Amino acid sequence: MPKRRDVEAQRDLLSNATWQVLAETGLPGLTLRAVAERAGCTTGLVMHAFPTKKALLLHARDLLYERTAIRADAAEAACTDAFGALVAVLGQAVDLPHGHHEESRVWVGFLAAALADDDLAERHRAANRSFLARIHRLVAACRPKWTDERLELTTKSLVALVEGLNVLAAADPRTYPARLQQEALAKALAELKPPDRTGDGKHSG
Amino acid sequence: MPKRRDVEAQRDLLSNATWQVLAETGLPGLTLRAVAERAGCTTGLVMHAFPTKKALLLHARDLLYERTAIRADAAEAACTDAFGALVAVLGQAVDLPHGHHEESRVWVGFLAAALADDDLAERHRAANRSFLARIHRLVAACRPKWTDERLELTTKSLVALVEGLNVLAAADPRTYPARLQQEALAKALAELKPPDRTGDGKHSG
DNA sequence: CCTTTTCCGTAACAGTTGTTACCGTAGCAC
DNA sequence: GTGCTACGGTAACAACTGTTACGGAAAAGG
Repeated sequence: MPKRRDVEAQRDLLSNATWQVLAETGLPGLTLRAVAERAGCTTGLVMHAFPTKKALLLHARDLLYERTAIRADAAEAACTDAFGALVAVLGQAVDLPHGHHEESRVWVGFLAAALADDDLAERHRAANRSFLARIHRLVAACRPKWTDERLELTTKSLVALVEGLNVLAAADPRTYPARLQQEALAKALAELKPPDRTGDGKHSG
Repeated sequence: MPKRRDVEAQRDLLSNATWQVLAETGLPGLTLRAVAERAGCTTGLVMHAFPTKKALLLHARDLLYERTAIRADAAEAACTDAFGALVAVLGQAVDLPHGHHEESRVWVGFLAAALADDDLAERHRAANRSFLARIHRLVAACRPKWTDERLELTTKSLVALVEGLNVLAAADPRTYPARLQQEALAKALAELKPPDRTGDGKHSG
């Protein structure tokens, strides 16, 4: 009889607004009123869609993780060999030339918030471990004979390099341009590159 | 005639209190009153030592940089060869087993604050470029014949790895323990390691 | 069209923020 | 000891925070 609403759509809208505010004005500027204004509504709707500000942050964090995972899935699915998938997934995590540079700023914002909030920290850890598991799987596919220790070290080194590049680029994009990030990634992946079997004769068997 | 005070000492005290608050309660908890309480005084003294909160943050940021530089100088001076200095400086920047793990949290806090404040961002960039210059110098001493491009790529990769390890360890210390960080660093430095001249015969000349 | 019921903007709330003005007081010169 | 003066604690300020309560409005059913 009365009005109907799509609560989930509202939450996604507000989470997106949260990202934008976080990317533009940083953590101190992340206000319910700022989010509401960015979403084109008032705090009334925000507080009806989420019980509290923390719930909004958690939802926005989860949404960030989900979208990142979907992008990684897509990048991985577009490749046939493990090494190519590794290049695609990590290359997509590193700053892309166009636009979503803001995502690093959002990531740093959530990280800083996580250092002050245990629940957010737990989401952060879960997301990072999920990413680690993905990279670990791909690295293991590239080097099936490596020991677990070596796999773990390589995986965590790669992820640390990627996140470090992102974090540093977020604060100083000119010193860490997209091209350099890709080159740094390529250099780190060199040890996993499959033996070059070019030349005319394909010894495929 | 009247009371005398050591303004510089007060500022250092307050900056230290700022670090502690930042490490414990994160950026949202970084309040003038919290800093004052941590320093054992009231906001009155804080506002007499600094004209504004931003000035306090800038001073605390600068102090962090200075102390980091001093530590790096000491680590570098304790070594004779360039590679050893590189290991010492980077190893000291990476999370040490005991205690000053908090420094990474402080660093992340300042970084997040820098994303919302241009002046803080400028300090951050200056500090990072100074660190980059130091590493660049040491890497160049290890590999004098490398091209500038290769030096730059290696330098920035190393710094990104170190900062990435720090950032990830700050939020998830169990996944990135000190030992793993050191191993990751050692692996990344392998390509710069001087040729092994051990064995009994020292072909020194 | 009218009723009804959910929705959501308005506005107030108490608490906290950075900042300011004020005045008691602690310490040095005499 | 006495007096002076810079120091810094107290308390107020306005602005802003997250959160709450309420009432008008809008849509679906009759």
